[in-house]
Amino acid sequence: MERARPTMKDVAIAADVSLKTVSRVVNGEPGVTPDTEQRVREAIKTLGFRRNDSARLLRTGQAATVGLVLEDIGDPFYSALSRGVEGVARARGSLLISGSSDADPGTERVLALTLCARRVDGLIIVPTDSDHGFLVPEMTAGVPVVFADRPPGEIVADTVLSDNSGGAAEGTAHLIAGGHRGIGYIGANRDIFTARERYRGYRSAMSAADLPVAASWVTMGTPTTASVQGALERMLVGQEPVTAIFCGNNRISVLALHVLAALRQTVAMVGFDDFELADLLGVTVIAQDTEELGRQAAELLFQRLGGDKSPPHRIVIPTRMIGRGSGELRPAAR
Amino acid sequence: MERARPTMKDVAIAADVSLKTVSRVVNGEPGVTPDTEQRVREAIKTLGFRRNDSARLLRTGQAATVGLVLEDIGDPFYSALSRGVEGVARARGSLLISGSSDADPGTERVLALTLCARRVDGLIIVPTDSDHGFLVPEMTAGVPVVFADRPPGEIVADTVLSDNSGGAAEGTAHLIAGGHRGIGYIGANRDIFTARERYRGYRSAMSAADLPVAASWVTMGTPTTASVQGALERMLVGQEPVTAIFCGNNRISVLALHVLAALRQTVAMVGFDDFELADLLGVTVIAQDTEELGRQAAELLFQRLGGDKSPPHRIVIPTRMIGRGSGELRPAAR
DNA sequence: TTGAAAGCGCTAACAT
DNA sequence: ATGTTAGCGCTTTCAA
Repeated sequence: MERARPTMKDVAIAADVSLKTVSRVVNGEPGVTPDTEQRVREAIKTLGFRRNDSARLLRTGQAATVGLVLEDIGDPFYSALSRGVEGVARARGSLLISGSSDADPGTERVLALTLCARRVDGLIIVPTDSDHGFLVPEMTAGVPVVFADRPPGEIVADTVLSDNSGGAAEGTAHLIAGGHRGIGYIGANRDIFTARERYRGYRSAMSAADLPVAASWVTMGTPTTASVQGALERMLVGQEPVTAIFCGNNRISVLALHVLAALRQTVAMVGFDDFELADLLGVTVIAQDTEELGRQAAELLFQRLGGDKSPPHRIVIPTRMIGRGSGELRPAAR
Repeated sequence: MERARPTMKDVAIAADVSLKTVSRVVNGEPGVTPDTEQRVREAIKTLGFRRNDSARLLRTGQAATVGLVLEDIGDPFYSALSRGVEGVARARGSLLISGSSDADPGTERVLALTLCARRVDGLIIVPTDSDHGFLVPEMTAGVPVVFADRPPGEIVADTVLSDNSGGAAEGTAHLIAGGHRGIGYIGANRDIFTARERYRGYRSAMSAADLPVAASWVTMGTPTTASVQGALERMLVGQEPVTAIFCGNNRISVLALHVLAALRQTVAMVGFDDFELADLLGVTVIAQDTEELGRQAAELLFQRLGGDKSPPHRIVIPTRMIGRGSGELRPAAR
């Protein structure tokens, strides 16, 4: 039967009071006789009234909603980040609207602007590598935007990052301390900020130890089984074979494990970003606290919503190395 | 400098036309001279106008938004489901608002009602084990609700499920076919629908093969390392030791792998639900298509939004066994 | 082709 | 303690 939803006006008529009195009861405002309140409550119950929050929010100008744009909600990394954001939002009484950009700048743009059109209170974005100038009008109009995991392109804005270069440097230095001199690096596409940063960390640790890096030791690009296999074969044979590898993200670590298993090869290894079962497999990793990344981004957003006008922040979340064996293998005697 | 956002009225004044003309231009409605349109577009650009969709949606009564309530967006299972829902919603031009219930019926209730108060067009819920009668008024008022992964309590409504019992039966039968006669079952809490169903599948496969099930072979409850370890010790020693185990979900499979590794034990094993690296670890699983679960739930929701008034559906998504070795181990000769 | 008026459901500001 | 009026920013209806 699907009657249209009753409004406060309907309730007011049923309870024979004014609309405003209904509003008072619904919102728990003072100044209503217990008797009238009773009548109103009954009318609410019999009609099945539920306040229309979107009308309320239009009037108050508050959406009580934050928007989140990320690459793919199906990816554990982003879902952990999302969880961090959600926890903070919930604590502040806000809902979360999220959308996946599929790493496409066009989709990201549409999504972000759609969320702004819905008048979310603020936006958290895991940006693609592209120009984010289209957000300037929104930001000027008072919509705070916080970038998470990667900085925005072309503009300066609040950003929360993991210590990508520091973590990669620590992992590489750990391998060096273990006696390795030839260390390969397999990373994601250079278009991606985190990939560049981690590579930078690797290079800095190598040069800090005065170790040269052969061209064949570095592979960066969208990781596939084939590319990782090719990279590993290049690194492990040839005239300057490596004795250890650093994997730039957990997808690469997993692929490398597969390939190494297929090749029946063992090599020292440290991976950036932890993953499930890495402990069981004995993989040493540089863990980043993804949920914390989301939490801090959300906290910063609410700080802005609270009126903080200070210059853009750049928060860096430390990483943590977890030794599990693969990073502690010594170079094989040759 | 945070000017308030300009409205259509502001644009109308700036372009020296009526508000309605602005609306026509913004919405691409016909009946505007190219010349006027030009003036309006300029005003829009200089003022930085963006239509307020929430006001628009209040007027049109359409939210172009679907709500999703699940247990924990940080869990890969739910994020895959979420991805399925999001894909369909996006294709239909809708946004997705989601919230995590943390498996708490109270939170679930608040979240679902909050989303309804926002007047989402429809709701997809991964329900906790509780009474969902509180949703009847909403459903009567015309908000379609689809339950995913588990059926609702106390009410009959559209539901999309995996074939839990069928999958568990298939996995168990596979072990039986491999020569096992003593097969243990470690499952989640009986409060959870999927846990009950999978256990039912296990039992039915055992009795179909005329195999008795010793009391010590079955453990059901919230899985922890300790509980899984206790369960395995009980099953593997004693007078009626098992030669194989069936794990009721992927969390349990992973815990079992850890415990077995610590005990230096090998035992045949099939797990319900696939997980990353299960291939590398050679774990045979009953895979469910979680993303498809979300997709189908969303498709059903949009079907209802399209006006379908047929009786509640119950869609069951088949599972698929993936043999990787652990389920193909033969019972050790004793 | 263009515009004025009414109203979506609610709250804010001001009466009474 | 209760009610009236205006209006959030937009669309709808109807008139010019």
